[in-house]
Amino acid sequence: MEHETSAAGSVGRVFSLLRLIGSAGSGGIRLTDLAERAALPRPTTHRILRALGAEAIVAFDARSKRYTLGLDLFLLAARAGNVVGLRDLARPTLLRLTASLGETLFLLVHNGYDAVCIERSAGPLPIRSFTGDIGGRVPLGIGQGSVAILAFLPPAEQDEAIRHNLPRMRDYGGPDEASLRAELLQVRRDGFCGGASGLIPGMAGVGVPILDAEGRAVAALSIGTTTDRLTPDRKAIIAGMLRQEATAISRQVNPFDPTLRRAAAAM
Amino acid sequence: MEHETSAAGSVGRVFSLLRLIGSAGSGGIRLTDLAERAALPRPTTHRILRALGAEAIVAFDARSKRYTLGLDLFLLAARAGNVVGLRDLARPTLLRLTASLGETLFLLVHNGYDAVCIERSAGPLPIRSFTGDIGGRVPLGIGQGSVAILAFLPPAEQDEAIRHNLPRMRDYGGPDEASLRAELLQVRRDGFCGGASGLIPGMAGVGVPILDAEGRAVAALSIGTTTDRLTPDRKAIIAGMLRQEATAISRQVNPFDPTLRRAAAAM
DNA sequence: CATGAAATTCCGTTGAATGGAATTTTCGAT
DNA sequence: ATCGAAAATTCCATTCAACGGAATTTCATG
Repeated sequence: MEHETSAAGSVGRVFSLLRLIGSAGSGGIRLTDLAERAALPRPTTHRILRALGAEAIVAFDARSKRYTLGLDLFLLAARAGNVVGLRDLARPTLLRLTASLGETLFLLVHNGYDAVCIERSAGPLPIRSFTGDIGGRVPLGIGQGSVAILAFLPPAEQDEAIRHNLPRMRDYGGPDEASLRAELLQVRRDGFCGGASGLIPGMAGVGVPILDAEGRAVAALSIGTTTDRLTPDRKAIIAGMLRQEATAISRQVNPFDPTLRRAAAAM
Repeated sequence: MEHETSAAGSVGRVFSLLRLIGSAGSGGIRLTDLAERAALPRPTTHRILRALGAEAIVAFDARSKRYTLGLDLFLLAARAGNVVGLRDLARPTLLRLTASLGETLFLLVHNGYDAVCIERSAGPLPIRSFTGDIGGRVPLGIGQGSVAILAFLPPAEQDEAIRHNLPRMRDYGGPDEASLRAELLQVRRDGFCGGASGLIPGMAGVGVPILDAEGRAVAALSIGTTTDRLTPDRKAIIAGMLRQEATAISRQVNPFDPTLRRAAAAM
Protein backbone atom coordinates (compact mmCIF):
# COMPACT_ATOMS: atom_id res chain seq x y z
CA MET A 1 0.00 0.00 0.00
CA GLU A 2 1.94 2.92 -1.24
CA HIS A 3 -0.24 5.99 -1.24
CA GLU A 4 -3.29 3.92 -2.18
CA THR A 5 -6.13 5.45 -4.15
CA SER A 6 -7.10 7.31 -1.01
CA ALA A 7 -10.70 7.33 -0.06
CA ALA A 8 -12.46 5.71 -2.96
CA GLY A 9 -15.37 7.36 -4.64
CA SER A 10 -15.57 10.30 -6.91
CA VAL A 11 -14.17 12.69 -4.33
CA GLY A 12 -11.04 10.62 -4.04
CA ARG A 13 -10.78 10.43 -7.80
CA VAL A 14 -11.10 14.20 -8.15
CA PHE A 15 -8.39 14.97 -5.66
CA SER A 16 -6.02 12.33 -6.85
CA LEU A 17 -6.25 14.06 -10.22
CA LEU A 18 -5.72 17.46 -8.69
CA ARG A 19 -2.70 16.24 -6.77
CA LEU A 20 -1.24 14.81 -9.92
CA ILE A 21 -1.81 18.02 -11.80
CA GLY A 22 -0.29 19.93 -8.92
CA SER A 23 2.85 17.82 -8.93
CA ALA A 24 3.20 18.07 -12.67
CA GLY A 25 4.90 21.43 -12.58
CA SER A 26 3.85 24.67 -14.12
CA GLY A 27 4.06 23.34 -17.64
CA GLY A 28 0.89 21.39 -17.11
CA ILE A 29 0.06 17.81 -17.98
CA ARG A 30 -1.77 16.12 -20.81
CA LEU A 31 -4.92 14.08 -20.48
CA THR A 32 -3.35 10.79 -21.46
CA ASP A 33 -0.48 11.06 -19.03
CA LEU A 34 -2.81 12.12 -16.31
CA ALA A 35 -5.17 9.23 -16.95
CA GLU A 36 -2.31 6.80 -16.93
CA ARG A 37 -0.78 8.06 -13.71
CA ALA A 38 -4.16 8.15 -12.02
CA ALA A 39 -4.92 4.66 -13.33
CA LEU A 40 -8.24 5.91 -14.66
CA PRO A 41 -9.81 5.43 -18.06
CA ARG A 42 -9.24 8.36 -20.33
CA PRO A 43 -12.92 9.22 -20.81
CA THR A 44 -13.50 9.27 -17.09
CA THR A 45 -10.52 11.49 -16.57
CA HIS A 46 -11.66 13.72 -19.34
CA ARG A 47 -15.13 14.12 -17.94
CA ILE A 48 -13.88 14.97 -14.46
CA LEU A 49 -11.47 17.50 -15.89
CA ARG A 50 -14.24 19.14 -17.84
CA ALA A 51 -16.26 19.51 -14.69
CA LEU A 52 -13.25 20.89 -12.84
CA GLY A 53 -12.60 23.26 -15.68
CA ALA A 54 -16.15 24.58 -15.49
CA GLU A 55 -15.39 25.44 -11.88
CA ALA A 56 -12.08 27.08 -12.78
CA ILE A 57 -10.42 24.61 -10.46
CA VAL A 58 -8.26 23.46 -13.30
CA ALA A 59 -7.20 25.52 -16.26
CA PHE A 60 -6.91 24.09 -19.71
CA ASP A 61 -4.64 25.57 -22.29
CA ALA A 62 -6.35 24.84 -25.58
CA ARG A 63 -3.16 25.46 -27.45
CA SER A 64 -1.02 22.91 -25.70
CA LYS A 65 -3.89 20.70 -24.50
CA ARG A 66 -2.42 20.75 -21.09
CA TYR A 67 -4.09 21.02 -17.74
CA THR A 68 -2.85 23.08 -14.84
CA LEU A 69 -4.34 23.99 -11.51
CA GLY A 70 -6.84 26.80 -11.93
CA LEU A 71 -7.16 30.17 -10.33
CA ASP A 72 -10.13 29.27 -8.19
CA LEU A 73 -8.28 26.41 -6.58
CA PHE A 74 -5.54 28.81 -5.79
CA LEU A 75 -7.95 31.30 -4.26
CA LEU A 76 -9.61 28.59 -2.25
CA ALA A 77 -6.23 27.38 -1.08
CA ALA A 78 -5.19 30.84 0.04
CA ARG A 79 -8.02 30.70 2.52
CA ALA A 80 -7.27 27.15 3.52
CA GLY A 81 -3.80 28.04 4.65
CA ASN A 82 -5.35 30.29 7.17
CA VAL A 83 -5.45 27.57 9.80
CA VAL A 84 -7.58 29.07 12.56
CA GLY A 85 -6.71 32.44 11.12
CA LEU A 86 -3.09 31.93 12.05
CA ARG A 87 -1.66 32.90 8.74
CA ASP A 88 -3.40 36.24 8.59
CA LEU A 89 -2.57 36.90 12.20
CA ALA A 90 1.06 36.07 11.80
CA ARG A 91 1.87 37.65 8.47
CA PRO A 92 2.35 41.18 9.77
CA THR A 93 4.48 39.81 12.56
CA LEU A 94 6.72 37.92 10.17
CA LEU A 95 7.17 40.95 7.96
CA ARG A 96 7.92 43.20 10.88
CA LEU A 97 10.47 40.83 12.38
CA THR A 98 12.12 40.20 9.07
CA ALA A 99 12.44 43.92 8.55
CA SER A 100 13.82 44.64 12.00
CA LEU A 101 16.09 41.61 12.31
CA GLY A 102 17.05 41.08 8.71
CA GLU A 103 16.40 37.38 9.09
CA THR A 104 14.17 34.79 7.49
CA LEU A 105 11.08 33.86 9.49
CA PHE A 106 8.87 30.82 9.34
CA LEU A 107 5.38 30.04 10.51
CA LEU A 108 4.94 26.31 11.05
CA VAL A 109 1.76 24.51 11.98
CA HIS A 110 1.40 21.19 13.72
CA ASN A 111 -0.01 18.56 11.41
CA GLY A 112 0.00 14.90 12.37
CA TYR A 113 3.57 13.88 13.08
CA ASP A 114 4.90 16.79 11.09
CA ALA A 115 5.31 20.52 11.11
CA VAL A 116 4.27 22.26 7.92
CA CYS A 117 5.46 25.67 6.80
CA ILE A 118 2.47 27.80 5.91
CA GLU A 119 4.17 31.18 5.77
CA ARG A 120 7.63 32.47 5.36
CA SER A 121 9.14 35.86 5.14
CA ALA A 122 12.53 35.84 3.51
CA GLY A 123 15.39 37.93 4.76
CA PRO A 124 18.29 39.09 2.63
CA LEU A 125 20.49 36.07 3.33
CA PRO A 126 20.14 32.81 1.48
CA ILE A 127 18.96 30.30 4.05
CA ARG A 128 18.96 26.54 3.89
CA SER A 129 16.25 25.01 5.99
CA PHE A 130 14.51 21.69 6.36
CA THR A 131 11.12 23.17 5.90
CA GLY A 132 12.16 25.06 2.82
CA ASP A 133 9.48 27.23 1.39
CA ILE A 134 5.77 27.40 2.02
CA GLY A 135 4.30 23.94 1.89
CA GLY A 136 7.45 22.30 3.22
CA ARG A 137 7.05 19.54 5.77
CA VAL A 138 9.41 18.15 8.40
CA PRO A 139 8.99 15.51 11.08
CA LEU A 140 8.33 16.93 14.51
CA GLY A 141 11.70 17.06 16.21
CA ILE A 142 13.75 18.27 13.28
CA GLY A 143 14.51 21.96 13.29
CA GLN A 144 13.95 24.53 16.01
CA GLY A 145 10.36 25.46 15.19
CA SER A 146 9.41 21.85 14.84
CA VAL A 147 11.07 20.96 18.15
CA ALA A 148 9.31 23.86 19.82
CA ILE A 149 5.99 22.37 18.77
CA LEU A 150 6.93 18.89 19.86
CA ALA A 151 8.06 20.14 23.26
CA PHE A 152 4.69 21.67 23.98
CA LEU A 153 2.51 18.77 22.93
CA PRO A 154 0.56 16.82 25.57
CA PRO A 155 2.74 13.95 26.88
CA ALA A 156 0.80 11.16 25.19
CA GLU A 157 0.84 12.88 21.84
CA GLN A 158 4.48 13.78 22.26
CA ASP A 159 5.46 10.17 22.98
CA GLU A 160 3.46 8.97 20.04
CA ALA A 161 5.17 11.47 17.74
CA ILE A 162 8.62 10.59 19.05
CA ARG A 163 8.03 6.88 18.63
CA HIS A 164 6.78 7.45 15.13
CA ASN A 165 9.46 9.90 14.10
CA LEU A 166 12.65 8.41 15.54
CA PRO A 167 13.21 6.15 12.56
CA ARG A 168 12.48 8.95 10.12
CA MET A 169 14.93 11.21 11.91
CA ARG A 170 17.82 9.07 10.84
CA ASP A 171 17.37 10.45 7.34
CA TYR A 172 18.02 13.91 8.68
CA GLY A 173 20.91 12.88 10.88
CA GLY A 174 18.67 13.54 13.86
CA PRO A 175 19.42 12.88 17.51
CA ASP A 176 18.89 9.71 19.49
CA GLU A 177 15.92 9.41 21.81
CA ALA A 178 17.77 10.33 24.99
CA SER A 179 19.20 13.58 23.70
CA LEU A 180 15.94 14.48 22.01
CA ARG A 181 14.01 14.03 25.25
CA ALA A 182 16.60 16.02 27.13
CA GLU A 183 16.30 18.84 24.64
CA LEU A 184 12.51 18.79 24.84
CA LEU A 185 12.69 19.22 28.61
CA GLN A 186 15.03 22.14 28.21
CA VAL A 187 12.83 23.75 25.57
CA ARG A 188 9.85 23.41 27.86
CA ARG A 189 11.81 25.12 30.60
CA ASP A 190 13.18 27.90 28.43
CA GLY A 191 10.05 28.47 26.39
CA PHE A 192 12.02 28.37 23.16
CA CYS A 193 14.25 26.12 21.14
CA GLY A 194 17.61 27.55 20.21
CA GLY A 195 19.58 24.37 19.90
CA ALA A 196 22.48 24.73 17.52
CA SER A 197 21.25 21.42 16.23
CA GLY A 198 24.00 21.53 13.70
CA LEU A 199 21.94 19.39 11.41
CA ILE A 200 22.66 21.73 8.56
CA PRO A 201 26.26 22.87 8.85
CA GLY A 202 26.54 26.57 9.48
CA MET A 203 22.83 27.05 10.02
CA ALA A 204 21.12 27.91 13.28
CA GLY A 205 17.80 29.23 14.44
CA VAL A 206 15.32 29.85 17.19
CA GLY A 207 11.81 28.49 17.45
CA VAL A 208 9.00 29.35 19.86
CA PRO A 209 5.64 27.65 20.16
CA ILE A 210 2.24 29.22 19.60
CA LEU A 211 -0.09 27.68 22.15
CA ASP A 212 -3.81 27.17 22.29
CA ALA A 213 -5.95 27.92 25.32
CA GLU A 214 -4.98 24.61 26.90
CA GLY A 215 -1.28 25.27 26.51
CA ARG A 216 -0.78 22.80 23.67
CA ALA A 217 1.33 23.86 20.72
CA VAL A 218 -0.59 24.39 17.53
CA ALA A 219 2.13 26.19 15.64
CA ALA A 220 5.54 27.77 15.93
CA LEU A 221 7.32 30.92 14.95
CA SER A 222 10.93 30.45 14.02
CA ILE A 223 13.86 32.18 12.44
CA GLY A 224 16.56 30.59 10.37
CA THR A 225 19.96 32.13 10.05
CA THR A 226 23.63 31.29 10.01
CA THR A 227 25.58 30.14 13.05
CA ASP A 228 27.85 33.17 13.09
CA ARG A 229 24.93 35.60 13.09
CA LEU A 230 23.38 33.90 16.09
CA THR A 231 25.66 34.85 18.93
CA PRO A 232 24.43 33.86 22.41
CA ASP A 233 23.33 37.35 23.36
CA ARG A 234 21.59 37.97 20.05
CA LYS A 235 19.92 34.60 20.39
CA ALA A 236 18.56 35.63 23.77
CA ILE A 237 17.20 38.87 22.37
CA ILE A 238 15.59 37.16 19.41
CA ALA A 239 14.09 34.45 21.60
CA GLY A 240 12.53 37.15 23.72
CA MET A 241 11.07 38.92 20.73
CA LEU A 242 9.72 35.73 19.25
CA ARG A 243 8.14 34.70 22.53
CA GLN A 244 6.47 38.03 22.86
CA GLU A 245 5.06 37.85 19.33
CA ALA A 246 4.00 34.26 19.76
CA THR A 247 2.18 35.12 22.95
CA ALA A 248 0.39 37.98 21.25
CA ILE A 249 -0.68 35.67 18.45
CA SER A 250 -1.81 33.04 20.93
CA ARG A 251 -4.04 35.54 22.61
CA GLN A 252 -5.68 36.37 19.31
CA VAL A 253 -6.13 32.76 18.37
CA ASN A 254 -7.71 31.82 21.63
CA PRO A 255 -10.86 33.91 21.33
CA PHE A 256 -12.08 31.00 19.23
CA ASP A 257 -11.93 28.98 22.37
CA PRO A 258 -15.22 27.05 22.34
CA THR A 259 -16.11 28.17 25.81
CA LEU A 260 -16.47 31.69 24.50
CA ARG A 261 -18.51 30.79 21.48
CA ARG A 262 -21.79 31.74 23.03
CA ALA A 263 -20.69 35.32 23.44
CA ALA A 264 -19.64 35.54 19.82
CA ALA A 265 -22.85 33.94 18.60
CA ALA A 266 -24.91 36.51 20.45
CA MET A 267 -23.72 39.26 18.14
CA MET B 1 -23.54 35.86 -4.76
CA GLU B 2 -24.58 32.39 -5.86
CA HIS B 3 -24.77 33.03 -9.58
CA GLU B 4 -26.17 29.56 -10.13
CA THR B 5 -25.64 26.07 -8.85
CA SER B 6 -22.46 26.01 -10.92
CA ALA B 7 -21.81 22.99 -13.01
CA ALA B 8 -24.09 20.26 -11.79
CA GLY B 9 -22.81 16.84 -10.85
CA SER B 10 -20.85 15.68 -7.89
CA VAL B 11 -17.85 17.80 -8.78
CA GLY B 12 -19.98 20.90 -8.70
CA ARG B 13 -21.46 19.81 -5.41
CA VAL B 14 -18.05 19.27 -3.88
CA PHE B 15 -16.73 22.65 -4.85
CA SER B 16 -19.83 24.55 -3.96
CA LEU B 17 -19.37 23.09 -0.49
CA LEU B 18 -15.71 24.00 -0.41
CA ARG B 19 -16.48 27.54 -1.50
CA LEU B 20 -19.08 27.86 1.19
CA ILE B 21 -16.67 26.57 3.80
CA GLY B 22 -14.05 28.94 2.50
CA SER B 23 -16.32 31.93 2.79
CA ALA B 24 -17.39 30.96 6.28
CA GLY B 25 -14.34 32.45 7.92
CA SER B 26 -11.77 30.80 10.11
CA GLY B 27 -14.31 29.87 12.75
CA GLY B 28 -15.66 27.16 10.49
CA ILE B 29 -19.21 26.21 9.69
CA ARG B 30 -21.60 23.56 10.92
CA LEU B 31 -23.07 20.77 8.86
CA THR B 32 -26.63 22.01 9.02
CA ASP B 33 -25.81 25.54 7.96
CA LEU B 34 -23.64 24.24 5.20
CA ALA B 35 -26.33 21.90 3.95
CA GLU B 36 -28.88 24.65 4.00
CA ARG B 37 -26.73 27.17 2.16
CA ALA B 38 -25.72 24.59 -0.40
CA ALA B 39 -29.34 23.51 -0.75
CA LEU B 40 -28.32 19.91 -0.25
CA PRO B 41 -29.79 17.27 2.01
CA ARG B 42 -27.89 16.92 5.25
CA PRO B 43 -26.89 13.29 4.74
CA THR B 44 -25.50 14.04 1.31
CA THR B 45 -23.54 16.96 2.65
CA HIS B 46 -22.29 14.84 5.48
CA ARG B 47 -21.08 12.08 3.22
CA ILE B 48 -19.22 14.44 0.93
CA LEU B 49 -17.60 16.13 3.92
CA ARG B 50 -16.46 12.79 5.26
CA ALA B 51 -14.81 12.01 1.96
CA LEU B 52 -13.19 15.43 1.88
CA GLY B 53 -12.05 14.97 5.44
CA ALA B 54 -10.39 11.67 4.55
CA GLU B 55 -8.37 13.63 2.00
CA ALA B 56 -7.55 16.36 4.53
CA ILE B 57 -9.16 18.80 2.13
CA VAL B 58 -11.47 19.86 4.89
CA ALA B 59 -10.71 19.78 8.56
CA PHE B 60 -13.28 18.90 11.16
CA ASP B 61 -13.05 20.11 14.69
CA ALA B 62 -14.72 17.41 16.74
CA ARG B 63 -15.13 19.75 19.63
CA SER B 64 -17.11 22.44 17.89
CA LYS B 65 -18.43 20.19 15.10
CA ARG B 66 -17.33 22.75 12.62
CA TYR B 67 -15.74 22.30 9.27
CA THR B 68 -12.93 24.43 7.89
CA LEU B 69 -10.79 24.15 4.80
CA GLY B 70 -8.01 21.66 5.37
CA LEU B 71 -4.29 21.94 5.15
CA ASP B 72 -3.94 19.67 2.16
CA LEU B 73 -6.03 21.99 0.07
CA PHE B 74 -3.53 24.69 0.89
CA LEU B 75 -0.57 22.45 0.19
CA LEU B 76 -2.03 21.31 -3.09
CA ALA B 77 -1.67 24.78 -4.52
CA ALA B 78 1.30 25.90 -2.45
CA ARG B 79 3.63 23.16 -3.56
CA ALA B 80 2.85 23.46 -7.19
CA GLY B 81 1.99 25.36 -10.27
CA ASN B 82 0.32 28.36 -8.85
CA VAL B 83 -0.86 30.46 -11.72
CA VAL B 84 1.94 29.61 -14.12
CA GLY B 85 4.36 29.96 -11.23
CA LEU B 86 3.73 33.67 -11.13
CA ARG B 87 3.32 33.84 -7.43
CA ASP B 88 6.60 32.16 -6.66
CA LEU B 89 8.33 34.22 -9.29
CA ALA B 90 6.94 37.44 -7.98
CA ARG B 91 7.19 36.94 -4.25
CA PRO B 92 10.86 37.86 -3.90
CA THR B 93 10.24 40.89 -6.06
CA LEU B 94 7.36 42.06 -3.90
CA LEU B 95 9.36 41.61 -0.72
CA ARG B 96 12.36 43.38 -2.11
CA LEU B 97 10.35 46.33 -3.38
CA THR B 98 8.40 46.59 -0.17
CA ALA B 99 11.64 46.64 1.76
CA SER B 100 13.31 49.24 -0.41
CA LEU B 101 10.31 51.50 -0.99
CA GLY B 102 8.45 50.99 2.24
CA GLU B 103 5.22 50.59 0.32
CA THR B 104 2.55 47.94 -0.07
CA LEU B 105 2.79 45.87 -3.23
CA PHE B 106 0.18 43.81 -5.03
CA LEU B 107 0.34 41.07 -7.58
CA LEU B 108 -2.88 40.90 -9.57
CA VAL B 109 -3.81 38.35 -12.20
CA HIS B 110 -6.25 38.70 -15.01
CA ASN B 111 -9.29 36.53 -14.53
CA GLY B 112 -12.37 36.93 -16.68
CA TYR B 113 -13.58 40.50 -16.37
CA ASP B 114 -11.71 40.97 -13.12
CA ALA B 115 -8.30 41.33 -11.65
CA VAL B 116 -7.61 39.13 -8.65
CA CYS B 117 -5.00 39.78 -6.01
CA ILE B 118 -2.90 36.65 -5.56
CA GLU B 119 -0.07 38.08 -3.55
CA ARG B 120 0.52 41.10 -1.47
CA SER B 121 3.41 42.35 0.51
CA ALA B 122 2.38 44.83 3.15
CA GLY B 123 4.39 47.93 3.87
CA PRO B 124 4.39 49.79 7.16
CA LEU B 125 1.52 52.11 6.24
CA PRO B 126 -2.09 51.09 6.48
CA ILE B 127 -3.41 51.07 2.93
CA ARG B 128 -6.96 51.04 1.69
CA SER B 129 -7.31 49.39 -1.66
CA PHE B 130 -10.04 47.94 -3.80
CA THR B 131 -8.35 44.62 -4.12
CA GLY B 132 -7.77 44.34 -0.42
CA ASP B 133 -5.93 41.24 0.60
CA ILE B 134 -5.13 38.05 -1.25
CA GLY B 135 -8.20 36.76 -2.99
CA GLY B 136 -9.63 40.24 -3.47
CA ARG B 137 -11.27 40.90 -6.80
CA VAL B 138 -11.98 44.11 -8.72
CA PRO B 139 -13.46 44.75 -12.12
CA LEU B 140 -10.86 45.44 -14.78
CA GLY B 141 -10.59 49.19 -14.98
CA ILE B 142 -10.74 49.96 -11.27
CA GLY B 143 -7.41 50.62 -9.65
CA GLN B 144 -4.02 51.11 -11.24
CA GLY B 145 -2.96 47.48 -11.48
CA SER B 146 -6.32 46.52 -12.85
CA VAL B 147 -6.21 49.32 -15.42
CA ALA B 148 -2.71 48.28 -16.42
CA ILE B 149 -4.03 44.82 -17.25
CA LEU B 150 -7.02 46.16 -19.14
CA ALA B 151 -4.84 48.48 -21.19
CA PHE B 152 -2.72 45.61 -22.45
CA LEU B 153 -5.48 43.23 -23.38
CA PRO B 154 -6.12 42.44 -27.05
CA PRO B 155 -8.63 44.96 -28.47
CA ALA B 156 -11.54 42.54 -28.72
CA GLU B 157 -11.10 41.31 -25.20
CA GLN B 158 -10.61 44.83 -23.95
CA ASP B 159 -13.84 46.02 -25.53
CA GLU B 160 -15.70 43.06 -24.17
CA ALA B 161 -14.40 43.76 -20.67
CA ILE B 162 -15.23 47.45 -20.88
CA ARG B 163 -18.74 46.76 -22.12
CA HIS B 164 -19.28 44.28 -19.33
CA ASN B 165 -17.70 46.37 -16.60
CA LEU B 166 -18.99 49.87 -17.27
CA PRO B 167 -22.21 49.27 -15.34
CA ARG B 168 -20.35 47.65 -12.48
CA MET B 169 -17.97 50.58 -12.29
CA ARG B 170 -20.71 52.84 -11.13
CA ASP B 171 -20.54 51.10 -7.77
CA TYR B 172 -16.96 52.19 -7.44
CA GLY B 173 -17.54 55.71 -8.68
CA GLY B 174 -15.58 54.77 -11.78
CA PRO B 175 -15.05 56.87 -14.90
CA ASP B 176 -17.25 57.13 -17.96
CA GLU B 177 -16.33 55.26 -21.10
CA ALA B 178 -14.63 58.16 -22.85
CA SER B 179 -12.23 58.99 -20.05
CA LEU B 180 -11.56 55.34 -19.40
CA ARG B 181 -10.60 54.77 -23.03
CA ALA B 182 -8.45 57.88 -23.00
CA GLU B 183 -6.65 56.63 -19.93
CA LEU B 184 -6.12 53.20 -21.46
CA LEU B 185 -4.43 54.79 -24.46
CA GLN B 186 -2.18 56.77 -22.21
CA VAL B 187 -1.31 53.74 -20.13
CA ARG B 188 -0.43 51.85 -23.29
CA ARG B 189 1.85 54.69 -24.31
CA ASP B 190 3.50 55.10 -20.92
CA GLY B 191 3.74 51.45 -20.09
CA PHE B 192 2.27 52.02 -16.66
CA CYS B 193 -0.82 53.34 -14.95
CA GLY B 194 -0.21 56.08 -12.44
CA GLY B 195 -3.54 57.81 -12.61
CA ALA B 196 -4.43 59.55 -9.39
CA SER B 197 -7.77 57.94 -9.94
CA GLY B 198 -8.95 59.56 -6.74
CA LEU B 199 -11.43 56.77 -6.30
CA ILE B 200 -10.31 56.34 -2.74
CA PRO B 201 -9.60 59.78 -1.30
CA GLY B 202 -5.97 60.24 -0.36
CA MET B 203 -4.88 57.00 -1.98
CA ALA B 204 -2.74 56.65 -5.07
CA GLY B 205 -0.67 54.03 -6.77
CA VAL B 206 1.17 52.78 -9.80
CA GLY B 207 0.47 49.64 -11.79
CA VAL B 208 2.45 47.96 -14.54
CA PRO B 209 1.42 44.99 -16.63
CA ILE B 210 3.14 41.61 -16.78
CA LEU B 211 2.89 40.46 -20.36
CA ASP B 212 2.94 37.09 -22.01
CA ALA B 213 4.95 36.30 -25.10
CA GLU B 214 2.24 37.78 -27.32
CA GLY B 215 2.21 41.05 -25.41
CA ARG B 216 -1.08 40.43 -23.70
CA ALA B 217 -1.37 41.27 -20.04
CA VAL B 218 -1.70 38.24 -17.78
CA ALA B 219 -1.04 40.04 -14.54
CA ALA B 220 0.08 43.28 -12.99
CA LEU B 221 2.43 44.52 -10.36
CA SER B 222 1.20 47.52 -8.43
CA ILE B 223 1.88 49.58 -5.39
CA GLY B 224 -0.65 51.30 -3.23
CA THR B 225 0.22 54.32 -1.16
CA THR B 226 -1.03 57.72 -0.13
CA THR B 227 -1.31 60.69 -2.46
CA ASP B 228 1.22 62.77 -0.55
CA ARG B 229 3.84 60.04 -0.71
CA LEU B 230 3.51 59.77 -4.47
CA THR B 231 5.07 62.96 -5.74
CA PRO B 232 5.51 63.14 -9.53
CA ASP B 233 9.22 62.43 -9.46
CA ARG B 234 8.89 59.58 -7.01
CA LYS B 235 6.08 58.20 -9.14
CA ALA B 236 8.38 58.20 -12.16
CA ILE B 237 11.08 56.39 -10.24
CA ILE B 238 8.69 53.81 -8.91
CA ALA B 239 7.11 53.27 -12.31
CA GLY B 240 10.55 52.61 -13.71
CA MET B 241 11.37 50.09 -10.99
CA LEU B 242 8.07 48.30 -11.38
CA ARG B 243 8.45 48.12 -15.15
CA GLN B 244 11.88 46.65 -14.80
CA GLU B 245 10.69 44.02 -12.34
CA ALA B 246 7.63 43.23 -14.42
CA THR B 247 9.78 42.75 -17.47
CA ALA B 248 12.07 40.42 -15.57
CA ILE B 249 9.10 38.38 -14.43
CA SER B 250 7.68 38.32 -17.94
CA ARG B 251 10.91 36.88 -19.22
CA GLN B 252 10.74 34.09 -16.70
CA VAL B 253 7.13 33.34 -17.46
CA ASN B 254 7.56 33.22 -21.16
CA PRO B 255 9.88 30.24 -21.47
CA PHE B 256 6.66 28.30 -21.07
CA ASP B 257 5.42 29.88 -24.23
CA PRO B 258 4.03 27.01 -26.27
CA THR B 259 5.75 28.17 -29.42
CA LEU B 260 9.06 27.59 -27.72
CA ARG B 261 8.24 24.26 -26.23
CA ARG B 262 9.58 22.30 -29.15
CA ALA B 263 12.98 23.85 -28.67
CA ALA B 264 12.91 23.03 -24.97
CA ALA B 265 11.82 19.47 -25.62
CA ALA B 266 14.69 18.96 -28.01
CA MET B 267 17.23 19.48 -25.25
C1' DC C 1 -33.70 15.13 33.68
C1' DA C 2 -36.30 16.35 29.79
C1' DT C 3 -36.45 18.21 25.26
C1' DG C 4 -35.33 19.76 20.90
C1' DA C 5 -31.81 20.42 17.55
C1' DA C 6 -27.96 18.73 15.33
C1' DA C 7 -25.12 14.99 13.86
C1' DT C 8 -24.74 10.53 12.24
C1' DT C 9 -25.95 5.93 10.51
C1' DC C 10 -28.93 2.89 7.73
C1' DC C 11 -30.32 1.05 3.51
C1' DG C 12 -33.51 0.46 -0.55
C1' DT C 13 -33.69 3.01 -4.78
C1' DT C 14 -32.16 5.13 -8.92
C1' DG C 15 -30.06 8.07 -11.98
C1' DA C 16 -25.60 9.89 -12.59
C1' DA C 17 -21.00 8.45 -13.24
C1' DT C 18 -18.76 4.95 -15.73
C1' DG C 19 -15.74 3.15 -19.42
C1' DG C 20 -15.53 0.36 -23.85
C1' DA C 21 -16.01 1.57 -28.41
C1' DA C 22 -16.37 4.79 -32.07
C1' DT C 23 -15.22 9.29 -33.93
C1' DT C 24 -12.72 13.39 -34.53
C1' DT C 25 -8.72 16.18 -34.08
C1' DT C 26 -3.86 17.00 -33.88
C1' DC C 27 0.55 16.73 -35.42
C1' DG C 28 4.67 14.85 -37.17
C1' DA C 29 6.71 12.31 -40.90
C1' DT C 30 7.08 11.53 -45.73
C1' DA D 1 -0.16 18.08 -49.68
C1' DT D 2 -1.05 13.22 -47.86
C1' DC D 3 -0.95 9.89 -44.74
C1' DG D 4 -0.94 7.59 -40.32
C1' DA D 5 -0.42 7.21 -35.53
C1' DA D 6 -1.50 9.16 -31.21
C1' DA D 7 -4.23 12.02 -28.60
C1' DA D 8 -8.54 14.12 -27.57
C1' DT D 9 -13.28 13.94 -27.54
C1' DT D 10 -18.01 12.17 -28.00
C1' DC D 11 -21.43 8.41 -27.58
C1' DC D 12 -24.34 5.59 -24.98
C1' DA D 13 -25.85 1.16 -22.72
C1' DT D 14 -24.78 -0.55 -18.21
C1' DT D 15 -24.32 -0.57 -13.41
C1' DC D 16 -22.94 0.55 -9.18
C1' DA D 17 -21.92 4.30 -6.27
C1' DA D 18 -24.11 8.29 -4.76
C1' DC D 19 -28.46 9.63 -3.10
C1' DG D 20 -31.67 11.08 0.46
C1' DG D 21 -35.86 9.79 3.41
C1' DA D 22 -36.28 7.81 7.68
C1' DA D 23 -34.46 6.16 11.95
C1' DT D 24 -31.07 6.62 15.57
C1' DT D 25 -27.69 8.71 18.40
C1' DT D 26 -25.35 12.65 20.36
C1' DC D 27 -25.27 16.91 22.33
C1' DA D 28 -26.51 21.29 24.24
C1' DT D 29 -29.88 23.94 26.67
C1' DG D 30 -33.56 25.07 29.91
